[in-house]
Amino acid sequence: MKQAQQIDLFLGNIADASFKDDRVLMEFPFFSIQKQPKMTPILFEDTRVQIKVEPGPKGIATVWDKDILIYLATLLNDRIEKDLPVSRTIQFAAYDCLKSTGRGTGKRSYELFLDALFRLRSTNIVTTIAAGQQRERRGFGWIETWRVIEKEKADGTRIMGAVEVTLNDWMFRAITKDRRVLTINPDYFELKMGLERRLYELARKHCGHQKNWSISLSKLANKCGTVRDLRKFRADLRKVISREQIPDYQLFIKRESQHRKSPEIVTFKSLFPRTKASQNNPFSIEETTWSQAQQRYPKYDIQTIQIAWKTWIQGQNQVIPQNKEQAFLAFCEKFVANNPI
DNA sequence: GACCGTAAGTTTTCCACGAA
DNA sequence: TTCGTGGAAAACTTACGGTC
Repeated sequence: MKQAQQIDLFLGNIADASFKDDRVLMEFPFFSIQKQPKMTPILFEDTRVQIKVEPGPKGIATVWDKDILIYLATLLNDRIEKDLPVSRTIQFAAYDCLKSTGRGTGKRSYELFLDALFRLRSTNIVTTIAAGQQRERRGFGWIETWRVIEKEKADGTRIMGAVEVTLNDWMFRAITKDRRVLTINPDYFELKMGLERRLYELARKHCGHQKNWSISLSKLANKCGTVRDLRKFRADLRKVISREQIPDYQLFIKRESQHRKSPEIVTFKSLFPRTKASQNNPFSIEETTWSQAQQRYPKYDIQTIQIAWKTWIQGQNQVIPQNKEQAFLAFCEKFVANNPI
């Protein structure tokens, strides 16, 4: 009980913070996109690194389980931006996590939340990195430990009071030291299909705010980590395209040439910053300004800087400058100087 | 590529209760 | 009164395999 009270003092919540995701987690198919437990390992290999994701007793952690990691990354990032101390061990209210990620708060939601923690802890990631003559192998789970503090109500029933999660060192460093985070659209949590979520991640990571990004259908299937054959994957993809649910991006499939057997290419078209929301947003900036900022500071996430700019203007109770495009670029310069990577 | 069926999982809805 | 949480049932969605 004493412990639960102590934890309450440190409970975090993300209030108005923008959601953050780890760039590397967005690039590779580390998470299962199916809702049924995935019990077969996921393998990724290139010339330098080999990654194997092995299932725990309840399968490989899913893209829905990943919402907890996004929530934690957002909590940490928010504290960093507010110059508050951060720790690998984070306490938060399950309720806030569920609400923030668009889940329900009924009994079933809490059960699923616990399952997600279990999968994040038990999914085993083994990496092999080759450097010269040496090869280094490391194994870890998405989270190192988790703990749930339950409170007992007067009628004897127990409710979930607080949750404590210790992130693995790799993720913690990625968020706090390497600042390897990207802002994601909150509408991401509305996406029902696993494939939609995966496609949004790829779009955000690879297309970003460029006008277009293209990839062959077979490579895309590989990057999505799908187990479906290419014919089925194509059908699923067409379904996603017709639903038009993916925030900030539009997808198209077409053949490379007129030839019937030429490779199929999937193109992601960025709608940013011209989405409905941004058109009504007084802080939105022109696409050309966005491109300029991206060219000048390729290592930075311009959306993060834009949010910092908005926060700064609002915090100073200032009005939006008349020449907001120039003002934004000037702010970018200061932001980069104050936040070196 | 379109369509269908099925099982399993998820969401929604409504209501209730205790604590603050 | 509001907030945070729990329970139950119905409705809905998804994954996946099969057929044409």
